[in-house]
Amino acid sequence: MNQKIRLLDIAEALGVSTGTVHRALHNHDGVNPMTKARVQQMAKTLGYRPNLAARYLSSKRNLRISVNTLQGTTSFWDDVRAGISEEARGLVMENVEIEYRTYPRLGEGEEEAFDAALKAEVDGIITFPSRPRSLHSWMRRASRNGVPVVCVATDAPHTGRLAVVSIDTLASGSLAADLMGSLLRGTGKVAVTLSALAITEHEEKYKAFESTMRKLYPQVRIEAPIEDHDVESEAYEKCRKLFNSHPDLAGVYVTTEASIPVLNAARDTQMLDQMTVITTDLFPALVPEIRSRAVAATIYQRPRTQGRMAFRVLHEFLVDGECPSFQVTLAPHLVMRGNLDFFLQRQSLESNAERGVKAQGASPELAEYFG
Amino acid sequence: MNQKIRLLDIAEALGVSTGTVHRALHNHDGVNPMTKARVQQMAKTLGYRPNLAARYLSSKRNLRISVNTLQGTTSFWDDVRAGISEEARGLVMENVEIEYRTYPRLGEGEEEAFDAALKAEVDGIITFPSRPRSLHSWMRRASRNGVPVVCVATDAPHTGRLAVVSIDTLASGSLAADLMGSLLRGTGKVAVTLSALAITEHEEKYKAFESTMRKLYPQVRIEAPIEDHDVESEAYEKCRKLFNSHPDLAGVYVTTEASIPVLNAARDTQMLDQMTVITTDLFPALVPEIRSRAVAATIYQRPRTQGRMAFRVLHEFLVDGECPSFQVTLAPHLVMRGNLDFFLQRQSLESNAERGVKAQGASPELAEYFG
DNA sequence: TTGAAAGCGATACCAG
DNA sequence: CTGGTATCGCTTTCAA
Repeated sequence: MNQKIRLLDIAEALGVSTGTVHRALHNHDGVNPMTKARVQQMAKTLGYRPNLAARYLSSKRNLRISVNTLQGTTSFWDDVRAGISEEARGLVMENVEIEYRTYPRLGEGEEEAFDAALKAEVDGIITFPSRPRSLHSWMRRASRNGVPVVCVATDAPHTGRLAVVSIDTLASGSLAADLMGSLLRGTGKVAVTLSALAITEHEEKYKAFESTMRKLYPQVRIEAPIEDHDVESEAYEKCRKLFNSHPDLAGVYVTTEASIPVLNAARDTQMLDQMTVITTDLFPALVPEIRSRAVAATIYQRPRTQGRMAFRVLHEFLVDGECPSFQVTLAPHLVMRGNLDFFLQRQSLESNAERGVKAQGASPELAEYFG
Repeated sequence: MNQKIRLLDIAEALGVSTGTVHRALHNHDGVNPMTKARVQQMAKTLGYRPNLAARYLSSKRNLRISVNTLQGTTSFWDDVRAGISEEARGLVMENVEIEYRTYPRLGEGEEEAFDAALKAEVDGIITFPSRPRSLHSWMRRASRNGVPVVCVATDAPHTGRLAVVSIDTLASGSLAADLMGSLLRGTGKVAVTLSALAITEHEEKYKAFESTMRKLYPQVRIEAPIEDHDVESEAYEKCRKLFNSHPDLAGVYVTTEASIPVLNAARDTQMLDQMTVITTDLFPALVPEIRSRAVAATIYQRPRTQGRMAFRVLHEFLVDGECPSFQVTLAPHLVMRGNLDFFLQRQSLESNAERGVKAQGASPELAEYFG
């Protein structure tokens, strides 16, 4: 609103030096509590906004952030990490170091990774809270220590986390229901598979699917959800059993990345052709299934974008203390055979983006573009 | 790759001053062509990258960019402009001025707006080339004058434009075809409406729709496309005629924002119920049509994101001379009744974003968040 | 606990 | 045509 207020302006208004003002604003120690209060007050009334250019120029500090994520069985988490590092690379002016701490399975090594990150005194953490319960105390400790934590893919409520970046589960489940309903012409029996109802994300998807279906296609009947606990064999066995006991099943909605075992079970029970299958995520093994129409559509959760946004939010907070948004919710993309190629092409393009863009990008300072 | 090379490094390597290096790299006049060449060569071999922080700090220049777009009959262009200004506001460090030059109708006042922007000596232009032909010479002139031009929504080939930001037309048309085909269970007669086949964007959508349909659902028959030339009454009349002469029509794909007249024609001929209608864009008047399932789905072209990306590309180029990508192609979003609320909610959220985020955003310098 | 001052790297202006 | 230098706002010593 006002003109640009500098450190010097605050200093002069108070008859102190810029050094003092700086220390006061940054809660550095060795400042008289009295003067610190006066400085902070004055900064607020003058509407001080730091000049980031000057900040970067003079500071040689580099940010370190820890990315604690799952190894994963598909490319989902690789893509999330790719999105993070792309966004970090894009920060021309700064040097941000990213430390990846990857754990092999749900909840396995998760706490250790968090511990390690805190011990390493990173400036911020991006994490996938696969077991919010067990992570709870760790996250609270982080926020007490002033280390902001951003959750990706799923939330960890009441943990003091700075922000969460995720796909809108409501939109995902409802879209799946609407599509399934219309493809089935409003009638039939369908099933839903998920990891565990205890996971907020999956529960929300299931509820959204169920309520949308009931509202828009009341004739469609939904069977009790299948919990696979992220174990492929469990998904296969349970589905196989379900299919055998429901030979008239017309559709399945797989809310997790574990769609391959479900497809196999359907194939092995000779029920694939009669079913409309809607899956989640997009990874190599799923491509031929979409091409052959075994899968009618898949709900793409935009892992790269999730990674990018998580990094952006965290970085912005670290850099100027403002969190652009505490909750970033992305719209899922619907991928069908018709637009599959677009996504595949884009995926491969993005992984080559670094070279590609540099190669065809204009040279420094307009020169080449207008040459 | 190497350490950070500064102006001073290349100056010392050549035994000249930083002032000379600066002038040489920026093609300022008053530099011996010989030394200019040596400087530029040295800069390249050392791999010089300007330090943007230092640049912003010392330069008090502010960028001015002109946004030349259509008024529009729906909220599409308002959203594009909103995306641009949001992104501009996000640039904390700089002061970027945006001048909007809006013209009322396709091709009407477009050239005048371009002329005005050039006369005003803006640093860059974002434009919707509604009549690429007539804009051709203007755009070439701009690029000759060193004024980069970014096209939104549709491309203007061979004009020397810096970049284009648009929705993937192929993905749009193919997705519409795949969805239409599966909703019709692979059989029936469908029609497509568009503004004019002469517009690249519409031609591409039509072709993608047509070829995907032929490949995936060969039994579906596509009638000759309807051209409405962006005139609502023409759309209505032509559709009405079409519907009367094809009482068995099972679906319509509207590739433009002019879906309301098409729906009215279908309603007036009592054929709405029997048809699967897929539209384009999302605006208030379309909402009840989606709710009532008159429209099965609409292809959302993400106007805000298009605006944001256009601004980002242009800004990045102006700021460090590199164009991150000459062609930004976005995936369209599919909106059905099931996920409609998500998009509506997001739209209203985004328009309040400025206040909302500031209000709940953390205060400067971590303080409040951890308080 | 505080002040004074030396950078950070690019820009722009004034002398020569 | 070119060199020298003050300047931008903040961070970070080093003295006091």
